[in-house]
Amino acid sequence: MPELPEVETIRRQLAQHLAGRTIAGARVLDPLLVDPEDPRAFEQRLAGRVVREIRRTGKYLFIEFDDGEALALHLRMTGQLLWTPGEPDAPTPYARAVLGMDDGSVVTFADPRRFGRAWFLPAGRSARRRAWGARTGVDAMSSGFTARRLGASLDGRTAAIKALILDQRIVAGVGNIYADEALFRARVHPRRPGGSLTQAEVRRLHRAIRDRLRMGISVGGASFDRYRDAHGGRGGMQDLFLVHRRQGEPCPRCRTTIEKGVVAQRGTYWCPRCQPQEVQVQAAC
DNA sequence: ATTTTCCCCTGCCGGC
DNA sequence: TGCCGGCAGGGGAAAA
Repeated sequence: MPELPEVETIRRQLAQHLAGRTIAGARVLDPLLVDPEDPRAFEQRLAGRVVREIRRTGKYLFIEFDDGEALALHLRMTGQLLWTPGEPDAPTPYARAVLGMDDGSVVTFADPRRFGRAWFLPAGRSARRRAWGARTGVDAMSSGFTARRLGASLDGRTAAIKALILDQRIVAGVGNIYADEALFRARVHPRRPGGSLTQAEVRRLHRAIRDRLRMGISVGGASFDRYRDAHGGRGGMQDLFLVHRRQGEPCPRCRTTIEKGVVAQRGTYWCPRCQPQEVQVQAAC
């Protein structure tokens, strides 16, 4: 569920509350969250840590400690990170882990589907830490993600362009929602082979990815279903969807009926007129 | 190497 | 009303 804009929204909120604070105690309620680590040992390693900052790469969050070690978190499909100024009034449904801070505030990791994960990362330059960096490619909102770089990644690839922009090693942070929205804005059919995109299309797609993610961040993410920010609030991006979840409705650009199908094993929405399956060849002369 | 399929979990929704 | 299949925004492993 949470893609880059949703994770970024949570990051900003948590940074406000947690920067400079000390973790008083940690409790892992669901061992699967830290699998294959021992939950008790995990708790002990977190206790007493001082939070320096919260970083994000793609859909990963990193709570960085002052000694260089870090807690890495991934919300996967249904994970939530909820901050409360004190103990929650009522037990948080699907709570999998809880962090108690030195000011009495509490961070709860809740996750009904239990796909979310947490990892404890050793300090700075260790091999294990660097191996982690290689897991995800360049963050979609970072200056390192350029049209040129995107084009190079797509060169010669036959897989559907949607599958490729969902590949976190090519660009980190794009998920199913923003992939559909960006492809629509770029006027590229999701099933087009990645390597078939023209230079102009690659440039449009690069711009569209940034544009849609930026929009998502500005309205606090998309909350059509489970997603909530760190304060339990909803985002507004679901009201700005152009094609995602709008099959049968008119395309906002040309009024043609929006279609739905399956691409890269995921529900996919597009406008058959604005996003033609075949490359449009400009008539010579 | 790349592409495709399967799987991990639980909740929810529509159809019968 | 109740049961059941299908689907859901994630990614990683295994298979092709």
